[in-house]
Amino acid sequence: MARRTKAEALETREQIIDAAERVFHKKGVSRSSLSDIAEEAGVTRGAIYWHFKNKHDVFVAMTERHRLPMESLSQQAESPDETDPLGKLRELLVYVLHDTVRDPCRKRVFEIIFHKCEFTAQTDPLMARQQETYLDGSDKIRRTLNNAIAQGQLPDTLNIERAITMLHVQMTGMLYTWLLIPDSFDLEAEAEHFIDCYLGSLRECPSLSGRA
Amino acid sequence: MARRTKAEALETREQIIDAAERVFHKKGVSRSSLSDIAEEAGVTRGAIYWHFKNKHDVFVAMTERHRLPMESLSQQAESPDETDPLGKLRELLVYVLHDTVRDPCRKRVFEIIFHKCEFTAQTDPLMARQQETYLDGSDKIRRTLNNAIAQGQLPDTLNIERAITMLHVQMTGMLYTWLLIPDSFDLEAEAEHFIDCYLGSLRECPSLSGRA
DNA sequence: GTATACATACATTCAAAAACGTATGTATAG
DNA sequence: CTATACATACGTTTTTGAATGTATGTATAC
Repeated sequence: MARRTKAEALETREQIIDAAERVFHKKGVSRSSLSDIAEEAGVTRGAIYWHFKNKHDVFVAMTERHRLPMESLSQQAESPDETDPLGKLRELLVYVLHDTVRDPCRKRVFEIIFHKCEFTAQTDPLMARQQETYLDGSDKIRRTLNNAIAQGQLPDTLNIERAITMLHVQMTGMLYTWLLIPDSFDLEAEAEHFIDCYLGSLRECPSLSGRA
Repeated sequence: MARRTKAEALETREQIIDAAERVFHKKGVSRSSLSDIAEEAGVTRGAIYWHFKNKHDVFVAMTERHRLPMESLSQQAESPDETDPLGKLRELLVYVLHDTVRDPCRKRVFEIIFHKCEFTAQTDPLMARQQETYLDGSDKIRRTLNNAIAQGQLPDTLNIERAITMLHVQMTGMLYTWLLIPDSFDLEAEAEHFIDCYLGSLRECPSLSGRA
């Protein structure tokens, strides 16, 4: 076979990323060779080298493909004219957790990022990417919490930065733990309780809404 | 050089593990070769193959070395005749977090386990080990929480299993996040607040101490 | 006490595989 | 006709496990 139409070429590219996702998930990123991925995708290594620079480039493409959907999701709660920002936040958080259980594709990607790849030096662009994602997320949460305070849903004495960190910690911890040991707890059933517990402590915990 | 005394051999073994710790931390486990480790340790690969079966065996030895200290630590709070089990638990949790900031060795090992190694199939003995550790930890926490209830420090309506999960999630999430992005928050300063927030929600959060 | 016998603790060398990147071939879309 | 979208073939590097060499510790015989 040889030259395909542009649309078919794009399809091939997607198939390669799909295959990489499965292979990475099965063997871990570092133990996956481009031959493995090519075989899984039904192409040769030549095709991969045509679309991507190397394995790392494939990996980045895989993560990017899940980046945009996540970001567009979180834009609901941070609008200043949302009358129930806390409710929207709750909805969003529960959705992400539930979807992680239900959508095997999302689950696979999360599993790869949490447990099947290695972050090396701070200079690594992957690290920079993670850091960027973290900061972006913090901004969104900060806007949402400020809206919630403005709407009187949260006390204006809330320690916002601590609340932001705590949300990151909660979500990260839940996903990390459940993806590593799925039997440890029933994520789908517990999600709401955990989120409610977090939201409750935003209102009542002295460590979060005390002065300073 | 050749045959050393038993004590010296043990020392060599420790040096190899020390070196592995540093190399793993710098390059990630999969990108570290036994040559790297040997060079760092000032020995040859032959020495490593004498003491260990392969790289994975070195890695396991490294994790085991930090396993026992952690386990002995946690035995204080779960004694049935402790009058302040919750206080002891708080003390222990804060200590682990603080020590992670202060002890560069512990920090390095945590960093390796969280961010610089890959967990593959469920068949991987590493996964089994992680699972085992999780269950052991859960048992200890369960005993402690039961003691706290018996002492009247916590309501007897507490959802213990959910509380256990939540503690795992909190600790894991804090370490994971801070080790990945140290600038995200000041772990040493925030540790107490986070733990207090958790302990507070054990008493007051309806999702944790309601019926069910 | 000392010579002997063997185990130990490595160092060195080697062969084989795996994986990578590149170079080149080729058929077809545009 | 030419750039594209791959497949194929090749050379190189890296790493691994094992095989082998060797000098010394250590226990035992006498």
